[in-house]
Amino acid sequence: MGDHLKNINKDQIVAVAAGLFRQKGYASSSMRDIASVLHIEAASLYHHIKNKDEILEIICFSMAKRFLDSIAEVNDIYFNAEEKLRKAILFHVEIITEDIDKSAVFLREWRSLPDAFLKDFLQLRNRYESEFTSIIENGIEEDLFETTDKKFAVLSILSSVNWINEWYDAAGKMKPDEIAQRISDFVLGGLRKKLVTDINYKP
Amino acid sequence: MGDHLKNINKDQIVAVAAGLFRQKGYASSSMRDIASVLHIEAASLYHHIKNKDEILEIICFSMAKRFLDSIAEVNDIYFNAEEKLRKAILFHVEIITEDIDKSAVFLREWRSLPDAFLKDFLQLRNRYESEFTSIIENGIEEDLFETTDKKFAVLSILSSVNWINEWYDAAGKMKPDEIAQRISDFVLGGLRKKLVTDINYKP
DNA sequence: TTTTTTGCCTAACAACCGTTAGACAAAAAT
DNA sequence: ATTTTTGTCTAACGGTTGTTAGGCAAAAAA
Repeated sequence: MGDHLKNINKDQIVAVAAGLFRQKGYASSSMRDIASVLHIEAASLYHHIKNKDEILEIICFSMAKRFLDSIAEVNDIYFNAEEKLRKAILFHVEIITEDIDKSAVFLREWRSLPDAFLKDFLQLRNRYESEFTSIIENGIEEDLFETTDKKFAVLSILSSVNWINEWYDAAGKMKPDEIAQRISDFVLGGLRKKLVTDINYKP
Repeated sequence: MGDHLKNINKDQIVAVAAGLFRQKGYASSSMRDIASVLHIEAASLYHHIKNKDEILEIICFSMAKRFLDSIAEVNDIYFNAEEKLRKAILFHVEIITEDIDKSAVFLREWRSLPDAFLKDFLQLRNRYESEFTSIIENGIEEDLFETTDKKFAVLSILSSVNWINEWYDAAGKMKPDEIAQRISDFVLGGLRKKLVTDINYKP
């Protein structure tokens, strides 16, 4: 082989690309940029992938699958609505913090997906969103949550957990489960019916 | 002049650009794209603006100013922490819904700012964030809010109000002040100390 | 009326883009 | 030992990018 120990595989390309897409955006990251990080030539990438779009598709759809699998797991196992919501938030935070590059691309760069894939992608995102919504609905039925606008509560919750991607620092003090707990406490405070046991007011 | 009634000005260029930047992203919107919407040639744009970056700068910094001015107004006039927070959220929602194109660029495309401007921009964003934080601090001092992690509450609130940009439809039923009220109710539910008057539990 | 300014135009530039074709050596399979 | 496959390379393509130079007619100023 031409030089020293190379031999790149698809996963490496996708991982490097995700890092660049996150930092500079999909459109501003060139195939030559990606190749250069891997110390190969741009043309060599095409031995592993079909084209640039395919990289974005892999990232967006693999992350979508991860999120959907996690919420399916929650719905299978946990029964109490509050417990479900807490677990769903925890899984979500874990997925995001586990791979901030790919999750950043999933959250921000999906707009650059080719039209044909955009439709499918948004469908998956909506399915995830509606799984969250039905957890809230459960909570209302169980008389645990306030009957606020469901769709609205879901959007607030999801935006909060997604925003983590912007500030999470793996080297920082806050660990994923601690983040998830604080978010859960905060949003459940806004959802939960106010009971006598909630009173901690000491005049 | 060459053709029919043209005579473009800087504001029109910025407005059109904002629309394109929102839809396709900064990097994927070319000067020729912008010009074409205005029915002029790309080269003609340079009679009004210095370069492509300048358009992004104008959008990002004018929006930043708008947000900072609004929170300054809140801090000048309103006294009660809850009242302040409600008003700050209302202004924020109004600014976003008033110009979704520019606010989308402000929220998403700032990463493409030239390095020299990026620093200043993030400074402004941080200042806005800390103004919000001090409102929460006020609320804690006034014994109105729970002493949760302040920074955390602010990030949750801001992410919720910013997310509006993704789904707000000017033609839809929900008006800005209604949106602001629901968000406020939700986040204040998570912040407010639980008092006897909050109990609406009827067994 | 003459001069100056304004606002657009055409043409072109060098740089960069994603992608393909074809060569070639190392590794693997036969 | 020979053939096939794999993973890279160089070179080049047609197209797009931001931007500049210079021209020219309409409008404004003198």
